Amino acid sequence: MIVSPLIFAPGAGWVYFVEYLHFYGNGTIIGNQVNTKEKTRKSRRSSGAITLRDVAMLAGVAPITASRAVNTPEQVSAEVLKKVQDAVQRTGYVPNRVAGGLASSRSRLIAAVVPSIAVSVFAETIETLNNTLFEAGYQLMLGQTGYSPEREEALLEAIIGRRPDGIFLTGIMQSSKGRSRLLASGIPVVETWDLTPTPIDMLIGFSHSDIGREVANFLLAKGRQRFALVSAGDERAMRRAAAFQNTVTQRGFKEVFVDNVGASRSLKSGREALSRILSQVPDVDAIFCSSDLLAMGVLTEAIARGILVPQRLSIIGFGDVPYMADMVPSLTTVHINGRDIGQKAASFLIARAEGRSVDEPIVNVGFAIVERDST
Amino acid sequence: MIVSPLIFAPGAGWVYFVEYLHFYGNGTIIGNQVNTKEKTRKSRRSSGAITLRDVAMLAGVAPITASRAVNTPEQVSAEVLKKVQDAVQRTGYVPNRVAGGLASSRSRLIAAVVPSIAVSVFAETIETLNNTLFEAGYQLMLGQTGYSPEREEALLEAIIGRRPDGIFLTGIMQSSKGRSRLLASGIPVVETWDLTPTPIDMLIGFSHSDIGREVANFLLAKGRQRFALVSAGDERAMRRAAAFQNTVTQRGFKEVFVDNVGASRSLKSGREALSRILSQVPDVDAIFCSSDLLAMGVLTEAIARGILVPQRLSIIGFGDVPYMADMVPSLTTVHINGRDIGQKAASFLIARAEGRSVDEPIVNVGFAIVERDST
DNA sequence: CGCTGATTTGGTACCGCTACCATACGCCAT
DNA sequence: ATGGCGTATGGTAGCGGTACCAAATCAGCG
Repeated sequence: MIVSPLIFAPGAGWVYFVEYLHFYGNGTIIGNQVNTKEKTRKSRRSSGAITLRDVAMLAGVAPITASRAVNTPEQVSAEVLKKVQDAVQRTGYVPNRVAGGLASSRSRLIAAVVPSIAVSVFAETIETLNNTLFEAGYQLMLGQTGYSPEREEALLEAIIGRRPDGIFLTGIMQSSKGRSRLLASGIPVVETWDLTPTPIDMLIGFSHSDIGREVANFLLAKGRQRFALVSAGDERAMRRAAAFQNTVTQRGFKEVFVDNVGASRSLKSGREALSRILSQVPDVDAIFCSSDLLAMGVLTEAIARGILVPQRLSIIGFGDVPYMADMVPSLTTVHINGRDIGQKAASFLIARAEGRSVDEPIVNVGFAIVERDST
Repeated sequence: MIVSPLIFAPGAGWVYFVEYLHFYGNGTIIGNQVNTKEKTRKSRRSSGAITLRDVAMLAGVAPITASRAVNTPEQVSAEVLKKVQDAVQRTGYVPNRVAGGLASSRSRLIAAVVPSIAVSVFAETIETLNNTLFEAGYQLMLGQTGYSPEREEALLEAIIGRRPDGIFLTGIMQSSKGRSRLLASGIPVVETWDLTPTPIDMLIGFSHSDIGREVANFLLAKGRQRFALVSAGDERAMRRAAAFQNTVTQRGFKEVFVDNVGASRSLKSGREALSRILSQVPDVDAIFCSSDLLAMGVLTEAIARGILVPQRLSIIGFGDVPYMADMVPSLTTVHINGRDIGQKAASFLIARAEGRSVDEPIVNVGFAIVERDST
């Protein structure tokens, strides 16, 4: 046992690092990497696993009949059904969906593309999407772009190669190459989290410029006069910011100060942003942040500096992550119904995968400004 | 445009709900659900997509040669390579990995089982796992158990049916049925986030009972005397709690008060937990929470009640989610290197998928107590 | 110039399952 | 008895690739 104090996070204090390395007889491989139950099989290409043919043989029926018993039991007699089910039990047969997918050109796989799952605002959507798909017998394949276009391209290729029955995109596919690729693949696509007059296929989203405008109106109605934005560098946040600025300047107020925090969307960058804003615009009285975490940072810094929220400063976030309501002061924010998006997207994609069509494939789920104590 | 004020979250204030439904000509399906470029093909079973055979024909080589040009270019002449690459470009061919997987029994798919991705402490691990796998040409399939054993069973069946090249489990597979299933499948498995003397295969984790003990020692060393635990109902949290209790009582201090918040692991349940604890144990001076979010809730409630942290009350969390360091006061917590776990798990699984063996398949990554301002 | 071994290319037979069609069988009406 | 029809089962031929083996081509060398 080693216990050694060492500096960990810069400026964050001491760390007591407790580490027991190789505690439980490591080096021992317990699992079976090599399949040993290799029966006398003609071909060495076989994976050696139990196949439908084995089950059929054991049940004394033809493979195709065994297939029916497993997949469409209502098509076989009770007697055959029982024999096959017994054989499945005894062998521990698990159907090979890869082979089934190839034969039927239905993979029962849905791909989801997300900038990052560590961003909690998307996590809820993915969670609901995944759950709904799973209930219907579909599996989710996850791809992260990390907000990088090159990576998105490679990801698209990998996804299409897997021939999923549907593709879920977070955001709109901006690259025209990507759009035509998806179109050419013929795979149902649902774009989300935004609106566009030219979706690839289906669309479930909301208007970012409407949000920018309505948040501005909301703050103006509260009598605020000097505005700042804390914004991550992504395109959607910038559209919210632009609409916010427009609304404010059209109403004759001073230009909005914009602090761009780039790719870092942490609480810390929110704190630093407020420091910068205060040095540039000491009389700021309302700040709109492009994420709740940034807003939390701004709020934290404000409290640390003894600035009264909301009396001297209004703060509003974006996303409404679950704990915003219970902080002190609780945070006003823009609520997006991520679960609804995930749920709707799943049902759209399932419908399409099963050959049904979707009545209204373009849905605006709207948004809500949730007023709490920070404004 | 509808703007109507309506009550949203109970007790959370007013909500201005702004919704533009069916804004962009919905009802119009723009994408092509049906593949129209169906050439004169003998069979109606074909999906109609470009196949390797099409590419080979265009390039004037045999299909198998085209396959080599695509997958192992060093095995073909420069001339053939160019012809095939041209043909790929012109047709927009994307290899069908489902078919390739069936033929080679290598799906290049890795499955990950997580209780929930909305729990941020796992999100980092999954993100790193996914990124590392993607670099190596593998795709991640995500499954969520929602902490439910029945669901876990169904998930396992769905996963094994897809014949992934590896399986990542968050936690130890407890059910013996699940264990034997995984063992029988012959698929490489890495269990994580815990230790056990009997892993299925590979293991990357840390000891929860060590954490409980060391956190107790840490608080005792700070001179704390009256302890409480805020714990979610999951098995790992309960093992941390038990070790904590043991250590404290062995040292002769009063029994630890345990507040079990069950499945709800929100900031709000942390706040409520502190209220309950204070009514039962008014002289409590240290609280260990089973997650950072719960700790944040306890901290929030303490501040709201004017209880001085850390002077009168020490609070310590678990997980070290990114923003804990920058709150005021910053939160002392147990740091788990989730990225390291994800990264190691990926490299283990890739090695196994490629037929290599893993030297030390059982790793204890340890943990660290990060001391900040809340203790 | 012919032989040998290395390198490139091609043919064939699958991977494990399902779509499609054919057959067998039972039942009722004629 | 005969035919027609509906239902249960079986046979065959793929899905789109790759493993494995065979053939062809090329280069080097005595």
